[in-house]
Amino acid sequence: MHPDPQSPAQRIVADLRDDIAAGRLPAGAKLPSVRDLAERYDVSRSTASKALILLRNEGLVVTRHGSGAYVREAYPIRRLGPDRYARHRWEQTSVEAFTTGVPGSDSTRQQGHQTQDVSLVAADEPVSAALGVEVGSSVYERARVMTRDGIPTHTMTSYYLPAHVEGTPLVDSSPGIAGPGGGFRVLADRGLPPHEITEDIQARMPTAEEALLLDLPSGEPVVEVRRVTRTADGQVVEYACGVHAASRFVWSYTYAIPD
Amino acid sequence: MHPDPQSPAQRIVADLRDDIAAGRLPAGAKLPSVRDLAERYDVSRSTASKALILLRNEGLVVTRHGSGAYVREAYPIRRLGPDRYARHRWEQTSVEAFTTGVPGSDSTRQQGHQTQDVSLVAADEPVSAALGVEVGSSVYERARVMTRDGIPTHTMTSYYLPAHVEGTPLVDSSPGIAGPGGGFRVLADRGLPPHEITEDIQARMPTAEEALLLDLPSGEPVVEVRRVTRTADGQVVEYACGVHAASRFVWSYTYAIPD
DNA sequence: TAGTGGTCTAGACCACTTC
DNA sequence: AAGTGGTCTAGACCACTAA
Repeated sequence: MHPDPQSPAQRIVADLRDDIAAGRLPAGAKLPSVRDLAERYDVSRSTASKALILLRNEGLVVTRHGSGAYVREAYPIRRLGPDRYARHRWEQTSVEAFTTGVPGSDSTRQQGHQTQDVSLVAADEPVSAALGVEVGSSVYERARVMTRDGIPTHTMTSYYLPAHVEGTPLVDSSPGIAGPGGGFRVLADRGLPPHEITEDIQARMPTAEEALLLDLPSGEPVVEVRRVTRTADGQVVEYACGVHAASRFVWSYTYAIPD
Repeated sequence: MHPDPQSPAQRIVADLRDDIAAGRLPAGAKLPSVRDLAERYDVSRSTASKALILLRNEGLVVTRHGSGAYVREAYPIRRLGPDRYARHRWEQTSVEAFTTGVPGSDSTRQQGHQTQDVSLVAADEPVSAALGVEVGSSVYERARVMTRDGIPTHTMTSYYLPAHVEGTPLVDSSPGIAGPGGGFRVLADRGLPPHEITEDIQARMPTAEEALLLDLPSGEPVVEVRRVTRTADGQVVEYACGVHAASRFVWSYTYAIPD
């Protein structure tokens, strides 16, 4: 027979979960301290602490060392659809508008920010497969970390064939091209206008580096997006891979049912 | 000054992570036991155990109670694209082919299985918003749990307007309609052929019930897919919400860059 | 039966936050 | 200085697995 239907830690977790779900502990509210819980439930402090860790791993709670445990606030969620690549966002604008250090020209992007790091690297397997070159070939890598309200939200690393971007501001100038449309604009200028995109979407737990880089709360998954961009005649002009904090994004696609 | 750049548990985690990444511990390999680790690193058993829990939460390791800890095997990943809804998969077939208990008629679906549970429920907020009815209205709910090789992979719960499906085998017959195309076929038969789909994709940690239902290893995220299906004239004929074990799926979409 | 992971205790100490 | 979460210990006990 099962002697214990629920362990002490699980009882605490269940109770707090209910309190959160019922709104008795609204978003941002402070949870009882570890020492409080230990006394109330007559368990050791380790057990009470474990309960908080479990709630944290579920994404329901964030802990602030030295301060307390709090019901996690819901972030505003950004909806990502094909529109974010729309031609009008990059076609009619000057390349200079994409340059870092020229802020405010597009107020819709006001809160966004990004760092950038362009270098020539050897293509690994996924990159070479997407761009159609041999493993180890030299390709341009453009690594970015996107920030929103001072908090990193996702990374996006693009790869280009040197023949496509050599001599463009994308890889030559510093501080370089900023904004999501900058790369597309440069490709279009080189006679390689992007036409079609394939996006692969997959979720997983972050690596240790990603958790650090994106400042992820423990228990937050990431969504990896791999994007292949082609011209109208099917030529691949960009491969990009991004890692997104899962709680901040929804991807949305609308399409006709195929035959 | 920081006295400890790395805690004992983190040292163990880092070492094992390296062993896994380097292939010294290949997929399926058994890790050293908690007692082994405790002795080797001269730490308490609790600390060694914690290291395994951290690796499990990263999705790198699975533990089998009483047996040991093992490097997690990579599942075969299923690629989900618009093709899975293709017309030819449901239009030309007889409704009977979708009925549970008539296996093997479509060998490509041989390994798949599903349970089904149809009932009339009150629409909650997301359902009513999608179907365009008031909260609390009666709608048909068709809840399914999909299985692959005996292991549950995802749930899929569809909602229909009673006026659309009343009197059809979708809600009347038992065991009822099976297979992904069954619902579309029935709607088409009623003069409401599905034409367009909008899918919203979001990742998060599972709830306690989901982890149980889908038999998820600790640290496995889920992907929630919400689907709205419309006819050619824009009428919504189905709202569906699925929860998928993240490690078993990739979603793939190809589209032309919009203006 | 021997070995395994899982949970818990009681207490120590540390690092951080808040006042 | 007081209160907080985080980590660790040494040991106990339980539940499960495998031979």
